[in-house]
Amino acid sequence: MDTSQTGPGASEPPDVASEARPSRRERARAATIEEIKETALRLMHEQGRTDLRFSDIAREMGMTAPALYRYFNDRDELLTAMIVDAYDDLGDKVADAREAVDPEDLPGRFYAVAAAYRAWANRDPQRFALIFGLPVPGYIAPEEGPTTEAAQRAMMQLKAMFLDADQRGMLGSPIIAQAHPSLHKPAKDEDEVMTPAGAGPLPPEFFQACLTAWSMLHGFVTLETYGHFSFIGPEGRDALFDTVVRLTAITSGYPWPDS
Amino acid sequence: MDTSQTGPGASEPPDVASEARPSRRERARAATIEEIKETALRLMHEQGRTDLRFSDIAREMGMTAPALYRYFNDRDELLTAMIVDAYDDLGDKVADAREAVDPEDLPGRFYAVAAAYRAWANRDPQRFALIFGLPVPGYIAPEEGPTTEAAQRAMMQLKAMFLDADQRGMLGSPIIAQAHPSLHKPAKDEDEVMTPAGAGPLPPEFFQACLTAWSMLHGFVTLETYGHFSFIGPEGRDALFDTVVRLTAITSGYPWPDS
DNA sequence: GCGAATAGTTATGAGCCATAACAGATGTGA
DNA sequence: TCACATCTGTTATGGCTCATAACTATTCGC
Repeated sequence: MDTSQTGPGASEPPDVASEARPSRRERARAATIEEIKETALRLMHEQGRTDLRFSDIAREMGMTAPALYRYFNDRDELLTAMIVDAYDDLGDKVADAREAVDPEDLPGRFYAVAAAYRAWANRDPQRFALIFGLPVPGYIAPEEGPTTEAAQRAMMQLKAMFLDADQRGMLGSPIIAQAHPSLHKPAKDEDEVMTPAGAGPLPPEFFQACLTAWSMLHGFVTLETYGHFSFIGPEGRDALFDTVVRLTAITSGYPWPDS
Repeated sequence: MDTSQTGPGASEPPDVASEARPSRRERARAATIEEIKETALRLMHEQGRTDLRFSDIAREMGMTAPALYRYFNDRDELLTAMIVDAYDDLGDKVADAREAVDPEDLPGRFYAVAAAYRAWANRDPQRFALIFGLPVPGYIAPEEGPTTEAAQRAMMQLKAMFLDADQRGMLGSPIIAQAHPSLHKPAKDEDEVMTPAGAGPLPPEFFQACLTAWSMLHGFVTLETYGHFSFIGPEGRDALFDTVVRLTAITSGYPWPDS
């Protein structure tokens, strides 16, 4: 095969915004790539499974399967693209939810973020599995590749909220205030990715609190999404979620109204 | 096909221990089933993936693929068996860890249980994914089938620990003491499954605390197992785990030494 | 308009699930 | 003891998927 084809998801050369106009063909190509991913996502939802059949996607698009190889070198490449999209979408939805709440209302923002995380998972269990499960059994995530970066971008949302509260001087004291030395500086590279520009560093005990908060929230959401809480019914789950969010905020030193 | 064959995993008639001697052939059959499952598990580990190829398993056993259909009607049935085994193994390992610690040392037991849960997941990420992920994309768990029961059996371990502490009058007050009505009685059927014989019911606020505890612990373990904490390094993860366990106990009202 | 790159097609091969048809081994009853 | 039924394995086959090859039509840039 002609492996020198225009790299599928590989994007254009890194010169940021030089090639001003994306040429008619390039736009068509981008549109097709988009359509492929949308079709794949729709099929995931309809079939309730995270594996993809090129033949299904192609048929749905009125094409034949081999044509898809013009856009993605193999199934893993399509999957990687969908994982990156999923991370981005999760990050966007969470950010939207946060910004929809009055910036002064810190508890409101905290709850909104948690609820958005949960809602995203419930609405889109397949995509959630894609990100946070062993997505497709045989799929091997490219080490240090695009999925890792995407993950960190998405998770920055949570850290940002703690940073914001810290800058406002609204952070109390987390229940566990000591933090292990290795959490004192969250590695150089990652820090650049995870810290929004212009913000000072997050004190280590809050970085730790941020990670435990993520654990709590994620634990509930995962268990719920995969049906392990089905035995307590919908209202029970809603109530449990509220409890988890409250508990998360309180234990982290994040501002929360007395009750 | 002759669907009336001796049900593969379907086990013998329900009369408990009547057919005293499992006839030579039945023993051979059981041994083969066991070998199949062991081989499948080994391949999962070696290949790092949760999908199984009958051809691989058979080749590994010096057989041909169609022979496996004498023991499992299809791949899903083998998967279901492996999921049930995984739950049982997880439950066993957690129970062993708990009972290895002095019954008076409640914090020690709590930590041991959490550590066993974590260690099991780290040692066996594929099996963990089998249980707590969307295991194999196309796999559909039999509604209300053996996997559900197995899950509840395994999770009973956690509840049992709270019950024990309660009976010793060692439970403090969880940080969130109110529990939603729907958590007041955890459904009739499930309660029978989840409550060890001879124990009184667990007060609702502790049932709730038990669920949040599970969420916290599970959240950390899931994120760690799937590599989402790789950026903080091994010591960081160990430290974070200790923090999570402490936090879990403290917030649940479970006895924990001051520090 | 012409040549080159692009986007599609059909044809093909290898691998896997699953079933069918058949054959050897094994245990059972007259 | 021997014939029969059952169980356990085999080879043969069909249908489906991923992936590549070889070929064709379209479209873009000059």
